[in-house]
Order: sequence, then C-alpha cells, then structure tokens
Amino acid sequence: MGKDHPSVKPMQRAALARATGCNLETIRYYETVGVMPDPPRDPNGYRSYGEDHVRRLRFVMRARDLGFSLEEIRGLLSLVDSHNQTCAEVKEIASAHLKDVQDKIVDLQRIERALSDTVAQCSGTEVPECPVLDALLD
Amino acid sequence: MGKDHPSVKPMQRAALARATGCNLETIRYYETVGVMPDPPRDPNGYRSYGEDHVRRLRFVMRARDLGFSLEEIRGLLSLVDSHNQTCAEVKEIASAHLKDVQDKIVDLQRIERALSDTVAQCSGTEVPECPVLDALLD
DNA sequence: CTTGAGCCTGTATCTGCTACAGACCTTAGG
DNA sequence: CCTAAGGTCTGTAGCAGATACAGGCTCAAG
Repeated sequence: MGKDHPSVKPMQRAALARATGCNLETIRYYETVGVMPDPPRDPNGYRSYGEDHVRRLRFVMRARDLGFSLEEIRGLLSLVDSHNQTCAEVKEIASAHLKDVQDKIVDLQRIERALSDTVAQCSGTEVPECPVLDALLD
Repeated sequence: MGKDHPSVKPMQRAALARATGCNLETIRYYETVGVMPDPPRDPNGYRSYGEDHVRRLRFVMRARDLGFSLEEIRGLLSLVDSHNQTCAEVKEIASAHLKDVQDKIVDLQRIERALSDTVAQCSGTEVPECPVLDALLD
C-alpha cells in the first residue's frame, strides 16, 4: 500500500479561492509577485493546488490582515522556506512592523482629536459659517 | 490710485512648492485631478500663482494631513467655491470622515495587540522555533 | 553665444489589488 | 454529435495618490 498520495484531491483556482476566502484574481496576483509559488499545471494548463497552497495562502492572508506588506511577507516566507530562519530574524521583521503600526495609531489619534474637536464646534444648522472650513482655511 | 494689483508678486511652480512645502510634481498632479485650479500662464507658458493658490494648496494639504481623500476634498472645495455651503453639509462630510478614522484606529489597535502579544513571546535567540511564524502558520 | 537652471509635457513607476476582454477548455443537455 | 453555458487561461487596464524621469523649451548670467 505504498501511498504517496497527497491525501487531498488537488483543486483549481476557484476552489482555492473558496477554501481561503481569497479573491480569485488576487491568487494569480500573489503568484506574479512571488508570495505564492507557481503551481503545477494539469495537462490542460489549469493550475492545480494542494493543501500546501491552502496553508501558504492562509499565511499570506493572515499576515496581510496584520498589515504586513507583501515585501515583508516575502521576507518572512524566505526565512520559512530556507528552513534556517531564527526567532531573532523573524522578531526583527515583526518588531519593525509593530513600530509602524504603533506610529500609525498615534498619527490617527492626533487626527481623530483634531477632527472631533472641530466637528464638535459645528452648529449643524443651515448657516454658511463653518468651523471645519475655518480650521482648514487660515 | 486705482490699484487692482494682486498685492503680491506672482510666483512659479517651484516657488509655490517652497511656500507650502508641497512636492513640485504633486502640484501639477493636484491640478490634473481638480483640487487645484488650472493657473494662469505667463506668455512663455509658465504657470503663474498668486496668494489664492497658496491658500488653496494649504487647505488641500491640511485636509490631506487629516486624512481626507482627494474626493472628499473636492466635495469640501465645491461647497467653499459655490459660496452657498452650509455648516450642516460640511459637518456631514467631516463626521463621516471622523468615523472612518475612528474605525481605522480600532482596526490598528486590534492588530497592534495581536502583533505585540506575539512578538512578546519571542526568545529573540538563534533558535528556529518562532512564535510569530507559529501564529501565522496554523 | 554658450551653459546651466528652471519650466513644460507626457509617461512610467510604485503598492495591492480588482476587473475585464478574448481565447481556450470542459461538461451537461438535447 | 453538437451546442451552449460555464470555468479557466493570458494580458492588460483601472483605482488612489503620489513621485520621478525623459526630452524639449525658455531664460538669465557670463
């Protein structure tokens, strides 16, 4: 019973999209930009995906959810693929990204305060004077 | 003493860029997308800007700083330009944008927690086990 | 007159997708 | 068997919001 079966039947692009919730076209895009491998093809030229591809795509999607750029994801993946990544290397990428996120939060909070302060002064009535415009003008 | 002088000498594109801190090419871009007017031209075809343009560009830049999209800015400007804007209309645009900002802050804070929790588990050492990758993989 | 700087235009590049056109291939129904 | 509907293939265009660069003009100084 030598089974070298992939244990799951291969799927096409639409099936991978359904399995992961990823947009159909985005999958092809991820292949062209190198965060997904070029998949094997059926004799008719159709892409044939297996469980590996599902896991890989989920990794990419989760990392994108966390705001990693495709560039950063390529970095993480090359560490994974080389099999000689260290915790320190991965931590460096993730920490740098964490700092970006934290900086962005601070920026947005500053914007949020400025905007809500300004909006709070609005009468909301049908008058042509407007503190929002006054704030944006001089 | 009939003075119809613009009270300030006109300037060229680079001078407007310097006066506002805006990137030179971005000024032309703002003209093509309609948040800045097509300026009058000198006989040689050079753009000629006055104080109006400085104020307008500052308005656009401040609104961009606050995260308004160019589309939203076009909306605000058409209200300003029509001179029949009401506080209620402007408040509507600003409030909608404020909500976007607040939503984005919540999203980023969720990401920030997930990332910092994960990074905190890193040994940061030369070992191949990495909780960041474990979190992104299954 | 020459040289270099500044300006002009159109177009390319970037990120991260999304969508569409036109050509294949495959499958089900009649 | 033929046809029609649907899936897949490729290349390409489009979105925001800039930024950059190439190849021509023009202008002022030396």
